[in-house]
Amino acid sequence: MKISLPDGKQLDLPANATAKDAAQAIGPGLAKAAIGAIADGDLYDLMKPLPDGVKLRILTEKDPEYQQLFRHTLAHVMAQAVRELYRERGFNLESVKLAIGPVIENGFYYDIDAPEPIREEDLPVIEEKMRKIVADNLPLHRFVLPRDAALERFKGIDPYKTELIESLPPGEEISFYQQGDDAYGFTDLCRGPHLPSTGCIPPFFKLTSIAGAYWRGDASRPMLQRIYGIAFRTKEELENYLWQQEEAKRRDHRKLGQELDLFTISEEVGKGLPLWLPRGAFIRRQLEQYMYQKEAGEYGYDYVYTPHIAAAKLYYTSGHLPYYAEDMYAPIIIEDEEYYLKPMNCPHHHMIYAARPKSYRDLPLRLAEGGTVYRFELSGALSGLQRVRGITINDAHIYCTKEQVEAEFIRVIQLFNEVYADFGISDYWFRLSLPDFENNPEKFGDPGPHWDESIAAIRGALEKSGVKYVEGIGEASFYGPKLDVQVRTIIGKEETIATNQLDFIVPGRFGLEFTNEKGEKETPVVIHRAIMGSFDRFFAFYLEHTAGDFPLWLSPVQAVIVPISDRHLDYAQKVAAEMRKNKLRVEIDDRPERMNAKIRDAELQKIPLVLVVGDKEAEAEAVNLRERHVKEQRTLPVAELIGEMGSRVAARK
RNA sequence: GCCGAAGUAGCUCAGCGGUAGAGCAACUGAUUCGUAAUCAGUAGGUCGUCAGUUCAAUCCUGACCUUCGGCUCCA
Repeated sequence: MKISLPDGKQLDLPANATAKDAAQAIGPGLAKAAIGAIADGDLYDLMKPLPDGVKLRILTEKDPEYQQLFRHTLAHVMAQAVRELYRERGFNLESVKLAIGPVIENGFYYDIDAPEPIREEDLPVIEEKMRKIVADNLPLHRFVLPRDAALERFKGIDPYKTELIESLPPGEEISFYQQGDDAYGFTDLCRGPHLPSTGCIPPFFKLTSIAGAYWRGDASRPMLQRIYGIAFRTKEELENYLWQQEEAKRRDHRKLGQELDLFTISEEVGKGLPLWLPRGAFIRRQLEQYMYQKEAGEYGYDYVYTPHIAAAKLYYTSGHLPYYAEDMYAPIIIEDEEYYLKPMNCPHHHMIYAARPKSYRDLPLRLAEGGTVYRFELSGALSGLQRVRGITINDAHIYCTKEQVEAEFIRVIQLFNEVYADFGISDYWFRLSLPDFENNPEKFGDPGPHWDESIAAIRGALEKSGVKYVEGIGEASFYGPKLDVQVRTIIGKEETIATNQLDFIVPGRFGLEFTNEKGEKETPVVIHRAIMGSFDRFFAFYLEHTAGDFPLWLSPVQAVIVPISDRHLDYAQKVAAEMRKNKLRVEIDDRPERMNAKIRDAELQKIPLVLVVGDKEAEAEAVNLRERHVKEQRTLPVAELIGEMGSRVAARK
């Protein structure tokens, strides 16, 4: 068989040659350094036979693909270590059943069904054994078995592997990887690829946690124990990852919410139902007012109010009942009638649309509301303000004609761009979610012209706006395509921050219509859109984004005045009064504390500006300004300070 | 919901089969100070809830509640 190399040279090798053979043919130095290969774009290990005629590139530890290989092999090393642990405890090897052990973003995991639970304390022991296996440099071998022989191997021993083999398409090669021997080693059903030997694994790995995970992610199937590990090529990468974890903890919105008195969650009130403390509420109100001014002021939205509950009938019309019932709070019975806490604002808004006859001249009609909705989130999924059971959505529904969809999406995208720029969010992109007619026909119905037209309109809007976007199959809603907004958080995680949808089905269910130019009745389409998503989640994201260092225009307390001694209190009052007259939010720290203590507390509270006033300042009608994150202090007249703060607030900085 | 871990003062945490401790915060008093913690004192807890074991439970056992991590990134 022939193999071509990156430099154009051809190798002539015997049939079923592996990348190892190819490396050896090139030279002994490369053969020694080789850890894998790329064959026609696919990652291969050194053990798997190459197809004839491929383009081959040999990989060494310098190539980025190395990471994927050692993470995968580490999962096997961990499985071996776990088995050995249980063997030492008197269990036989078969009693430790293995499910899957894939490579993940920063490492790997393995799902394990052990005869007795793996405990947190076991992790260092397992890790120790893993390091020994790595040090013992066990070579890996690959072999294939026919399907019945493979099944025979696991029959009555490991139901997970059996199921995996059964779900493989017929004709697919069933491969195994073995490291070491039967006495000290491990064999696993695995499609590979792997390193040639456990000794090639860099020592920068760590088992991080243990958690439950359903077999195949299905809550009706057995719960397995999942051990997570991280693994990196270099010490620096490992340390960087650990630092990121620390940073994530430091920025955790729940911790900051506690430290900065922003919100609290009370058992008495109920889980997933946060209380906004005055400072947090202040910022939220700023967010709401900011959006109100943008939407009602510049973007032609009409704000409405709707109640928090509605009769069951409304949700039968919308289709939430029975399809969405699982995500809704149980009904409230009043005078023998069922009422539901609203899970979404759209049905109420549809009723507002329907309340008066509409003409094409009324369209597009943009109904907006900071609408509070209640959703029955799984108790285990609740988390601070990120996932709660009562949220207030920065919601709006745009009723328009099909022809107006593209233009309206362009306006929505423009609004996103403006708002996110004002909040200093730059790393975000759009994700257009399309239907998956093949795999989920019940959900999406038939691929009719509705779908094509609406997808084309959104795509057109994205293209014309020139924004970054990706497309994904299957995440669309049953009533139309979805446009999510994805952000990269400060620690590099991707998150969905807002969701927009096009809806060409539900308006019809509500009998919504308008009279067109010809005097005929037509059904509008609806764009569901939420720029900030929910204020709750946006606030949580923004809190972590800024680490609680809010810009001046959002800070509940913009400045704290620190009088050096009590005799400066009068002057402090005067400065404060002057600032308040100019709509600045200022407090005086008049505790009988030393100046240093007051400055420290203001720093810990992340107050943007500290104004120190003493004899010199009182004399000069000035303040000494200590700005957060600025090393140098400066003294400036009060009038100048007020001017400077005013322009910063106006510029939203 | 399910698996695992945790729950001790407002916060962060120590402790332990013989009915609780620190630091910070709070309060009182003294100190009036020039850029990240002045000193002293006072008060504060059914040790998440409810049962059980025990002469005795915050500690051991069980149930429940709440919080935290995780629940396909598919051999």
